[in-house]
Amino acid sequence: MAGQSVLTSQNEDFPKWYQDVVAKAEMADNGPVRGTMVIRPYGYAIWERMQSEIDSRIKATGAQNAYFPLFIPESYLHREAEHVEGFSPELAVVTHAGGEELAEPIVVRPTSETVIGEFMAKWIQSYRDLPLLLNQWANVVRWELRPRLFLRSSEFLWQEGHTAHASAEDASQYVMKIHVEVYHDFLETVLAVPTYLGIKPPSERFAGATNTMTCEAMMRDGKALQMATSHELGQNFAKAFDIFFQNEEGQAALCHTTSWGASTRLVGGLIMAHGDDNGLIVPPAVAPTQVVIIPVRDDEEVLQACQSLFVELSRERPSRIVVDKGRGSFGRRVTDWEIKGVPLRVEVGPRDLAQGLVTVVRRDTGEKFAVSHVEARTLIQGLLETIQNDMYASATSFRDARTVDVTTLAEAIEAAQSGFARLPWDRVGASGETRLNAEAITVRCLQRGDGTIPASDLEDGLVAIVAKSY
RNA sequence: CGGGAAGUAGCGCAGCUUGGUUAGCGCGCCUGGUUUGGGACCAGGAGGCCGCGGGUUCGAAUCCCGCCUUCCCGACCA
Repeated sequence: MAGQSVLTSQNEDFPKWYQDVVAKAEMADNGPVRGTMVIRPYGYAIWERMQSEIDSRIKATGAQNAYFPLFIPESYLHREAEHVEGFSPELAVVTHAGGEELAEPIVVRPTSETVIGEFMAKWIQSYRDLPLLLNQWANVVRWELRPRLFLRSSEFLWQEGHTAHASAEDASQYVMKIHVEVYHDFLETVLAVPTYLGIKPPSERFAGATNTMTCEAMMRDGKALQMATSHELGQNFAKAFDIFFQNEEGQAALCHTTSWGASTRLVGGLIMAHGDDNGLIVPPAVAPTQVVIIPVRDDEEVLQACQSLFVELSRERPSRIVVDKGRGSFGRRVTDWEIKGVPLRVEVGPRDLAQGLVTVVRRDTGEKFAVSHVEARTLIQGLLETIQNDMYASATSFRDARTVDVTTLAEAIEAAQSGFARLPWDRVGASGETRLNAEAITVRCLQRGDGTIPASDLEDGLVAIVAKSY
């Protein structure tokens, strides 16, 4: 039976592989209404760990959590011209409630710039009230034509930050801080996913923004996925919602606002950035279960050894280690835990016990270690850190190997069949974008030559990273 | 909305062309037993408005008409 695969292989059919993993790892199910998603306990546990890591980083920048309503008056959306144009096609609108037709339709929030803008206007009086730094964890609804679990669902969970500042410089600096110290740091150190940071070309900008930044990751099929975005909104929303403040000279001035978000799409990104033909590979930092102890046989001596190992290991990482006493064959249980991507597996059987050993197996590399009961504890602690680092390193080398520098659109189109292409932005232009789009390729982001984030798409010498994307 | 495919048990499918007793198979599930070092096996069992509505017929999962839904491929999005 060895080697018989439970999942469709990535090479054979990547989208099918993704669907198989999501189902068999018990991550999520389709909801009854098209495009909706049921997040199952295992998937939600991973999301909760992501939330807590992102939330603490957001708070470290000074922002506070709040909550705004799900229902937004339709008229709010119309106040910012580009915003309404961008979102109209994907709005869910409530026209009836309480058994009657509503005088004004209510939209289910696709994002909260508008309501939050309304209240910022109310709360901000003076420059002393600035910056106003808000964040909310919420669900949002965007009616999708082609939904996929986690990646594109009609309802999804996210955090959306909204801030107001006295000056463009302050807004710009703050949003840059969020982008780098919250998103990029989280992606790198927690999800172990390397990303290209850059700004979106005007064509890909958020509806109503003056500048949009992105973190672009590469999936195992070479396609790009935007893992988080941060927007400078300039004074567009401040104008639309009258977000004024009185400056030190006593004059009325318009605020500069920002918004930034990361969603349950991150879970999809995690799956596709790290998974292999045997299933998920979850980085230790977000793994709900970091270590699973599997008794090879269902006999007293083995179970006792498992239990005592469990007690020892639990001192260091309570609740993130389990003993699988489940029924079924050894092989079956091993496979099930592999699909779920648990970073470390400890096998304990009569053969191990006879030699006073246990077998520790890494999920990411498959490497096995036979160590004594006592050594296991320190080995496991070290291995979890090693796995976290190795996963980042391996994702980085995968991405780098599939990112190529080119100089023509034709070469870029060729390269984007299997990965990312980098080419001078001035070789693309509006007509270039059209040509790329015809091949289902988009400009994912613009960077400076040294890989840093430009202040604007008008800078000289920018490099465009282009790819197919989700 | 344009192009393609499919609706039969929780999931995946066969049966339909050529209508005919009680609608099958694999996985999963339940009971009991033997097992367990990479998806174990045996025996027994539960589970179906055959997508919906109409029609043809002595008789429809099967033929005819209409409708609905889902999935895949193209234009938008975290």
